Amino acid sequence: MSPANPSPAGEGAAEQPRWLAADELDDWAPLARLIMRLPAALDTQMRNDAGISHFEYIVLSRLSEAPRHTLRMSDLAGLANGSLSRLSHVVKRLESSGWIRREPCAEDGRFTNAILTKDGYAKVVASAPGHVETVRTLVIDALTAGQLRQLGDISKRILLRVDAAWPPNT
Amino acid sequence: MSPANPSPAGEGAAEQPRWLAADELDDWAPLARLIMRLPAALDTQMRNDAGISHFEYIVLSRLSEAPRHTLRMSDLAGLANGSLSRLSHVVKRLESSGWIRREPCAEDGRFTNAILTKDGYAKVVASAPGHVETVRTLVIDALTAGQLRQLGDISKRILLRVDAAWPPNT
DNA sequence: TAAGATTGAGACCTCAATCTTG
DNA sequence: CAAGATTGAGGTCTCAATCTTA
Repeated sequence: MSPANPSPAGEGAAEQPRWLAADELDDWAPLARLIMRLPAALDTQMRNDAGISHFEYIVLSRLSEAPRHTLRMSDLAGLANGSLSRLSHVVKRLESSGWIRREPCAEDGRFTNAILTKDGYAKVVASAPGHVETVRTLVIDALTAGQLRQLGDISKRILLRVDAAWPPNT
Repeated sequence: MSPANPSPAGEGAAEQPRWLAADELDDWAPLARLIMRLPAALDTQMRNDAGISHFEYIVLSRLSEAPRHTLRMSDLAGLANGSLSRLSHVVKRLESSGWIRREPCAEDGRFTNAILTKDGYAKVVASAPGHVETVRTLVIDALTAGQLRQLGDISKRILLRVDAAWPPNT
């Protein structure tokens, strides 16, 4: 639906050169809608139930999985799928909430380490169940095991193209 | 990867109750990344090549497909997968660019019709090829015909759940 | 100088409150 | 009053410029 044919004259018929074949459009349109609606759904759930954005949750979550609950800002940005600038703004907020602290890397002062605090860890533990439940309800339980596997493979294929066209962290 | 297990003690091993099974996580993680990266890619392409946001393009595009190039604001919001408030802000900008005009519905003054102008139509026609090319490169050409079909089905299944949990336009 | 990181300005979106029409 | 639509405030993100360390 996204790249459908504009109708220049009076009515909605397709008099223009087709940009996507009708069947391609039928498959692309649901994905186009999904990538708008699913992020909004995850964000709404997290804001309503935990008072933080989905991205903030991801940042805390990545740190909670890391050795010593510590990651360099640039590595964290990559793991959280965000720009370094975006991460910097977000970490500033999370630091003022007492969930993260920052300190320069001891060996090389150019790096900044983000470190999850005790309170930050507690926040992840408290927020995770709601997030997991949402992912289960909206995605995992909506699909057969085979579809879920397919979806993983398909997503990876698309990501290869996306990362090639717009390399992350630039 | 999103809902992985936090590591409370020193290191990264999984001593916690699992929130998603490892194989579920392997399939969810690429999708989690995709829904963050693909919208950003589409937006970047449109901003760089056409000077408008992806959402603005979608709004113009939906109007270009509509009979008489006209849609009620609330209908347009649904077709563009955005809230009415978001649409209202965006249409104000597009109106000041001369690509859309608004007028109250003649039969029922409660409705507002958004109407694509001649310049707006030209803008869609000029912007569409770059968008379609991007969708082709990143998604369609990255997949087999079967995968594309699968992806459409899978997306629809997830959308049913998303729409049930957070109905659009509220 | 280059890489990592931060900052401020501007643009944009969300939410809640408000206005309007029937 | 209810539904459609708009508005302003506040928070967040992007982009480009800047700062810092090696």
